[in-house]
Amino acid sequence: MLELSILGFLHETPLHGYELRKRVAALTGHIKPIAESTLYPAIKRLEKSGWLRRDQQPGAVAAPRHVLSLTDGGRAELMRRLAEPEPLDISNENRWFTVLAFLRHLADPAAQAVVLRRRLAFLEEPSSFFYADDRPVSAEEVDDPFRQGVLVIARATSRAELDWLRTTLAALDAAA
Amino acid sequence: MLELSILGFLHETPLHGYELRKRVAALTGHIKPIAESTLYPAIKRLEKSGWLRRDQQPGAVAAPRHVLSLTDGGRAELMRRLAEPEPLDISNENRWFTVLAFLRHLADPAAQAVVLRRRLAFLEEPSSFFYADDRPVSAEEVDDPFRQGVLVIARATSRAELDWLRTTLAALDAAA
DNA sequence: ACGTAGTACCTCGACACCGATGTATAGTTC
DNA sequence: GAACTATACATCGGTGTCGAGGTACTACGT
Repeated sequence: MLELSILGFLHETPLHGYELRKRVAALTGHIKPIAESTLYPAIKRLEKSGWLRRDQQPGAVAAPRHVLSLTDGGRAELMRRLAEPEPLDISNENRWFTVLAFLRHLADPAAQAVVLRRRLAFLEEPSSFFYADDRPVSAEEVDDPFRQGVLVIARATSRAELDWLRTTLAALDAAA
Repeated sequence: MLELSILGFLHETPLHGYELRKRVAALTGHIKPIAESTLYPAIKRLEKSGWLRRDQQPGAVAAPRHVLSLTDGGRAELMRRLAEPEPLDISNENRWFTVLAFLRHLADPAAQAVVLRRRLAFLEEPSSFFYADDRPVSAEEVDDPFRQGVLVIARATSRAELDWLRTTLAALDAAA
């Protein structure tokens, strides 16, 4: 997820680590902050895989900057990760939002539609947080007000997203 | 989050690891499955901290079961974790849902209200996924349809949850 | 002159998590 | 009779993440 953000941001424009950190923080930091000691090793990993290049530049105000940019391999890797997200990228809302944040880079409307359809299938699957006798329990059947809340909120999210998915898919299909 | 689920489920009734695993899977497994090799070490950790006790029992159909139950310390720890969730438990939806799933065990309506109010404060904070010139960008200003989706869905969720939080808080305040 | 905040990068130890693999029994399917 | 699924537990190596700490320079207030 962090790696996808890095690849996504660097696809838009070359950045140095410190600026990258601020962009990642703006994107998902309010939900889950990422530590510096997580970002820099992640950059090194991606560099080692040959997905990004590092160019030294004199520091504007402080230490010399390492301007990072995607290699051709890095661009291909980004496209691969966007076109074929892992199951967790589909089921976990935070990861899914990260995919969505960069999905426009996938350019091909048909390929974008494939990804949206995977999320659609996931949301259409009957699933819940609470079960009785292996059957999902609806909000109306729960007496615990907090568990009721979980179901009510999840349902509202699910409906809003299904709406959005269906209209966006219609537009993508029309474009393709 | 996993540890909270374990404490929460064991507060309801003693269980052996395998059954615990199924309950955890039912609660959050469709979003983020947890591996066996994560659960068993987690159980050991909690046991080592003195929060749960292990009683051997002949296996019903297979290997001998280890029936797990909360100690008094474990119950106290659960209450502490429910009453004073970490910041990430408040900001991350999956973690927050886990807190909600067991919040009824906190018994005291005033203490429950304190927790809900922390989530309320988090949701009322102006924050977004996308910024231009350090200002949050609204769905209407974005032209990327996928980023628009993120904002539309997040807004729908936020509204549903704010509604629910306010009515539930009113009920809790009336009860206290 | 001193402290603090911001820029810009880095290392290290600790630890949670995971996939792979192992052990053993019982019931079901082909 | 073999293969598979379910029950029930466990270990182990690899890896991602984090907090704490370190380095070094600039700018600003006092």
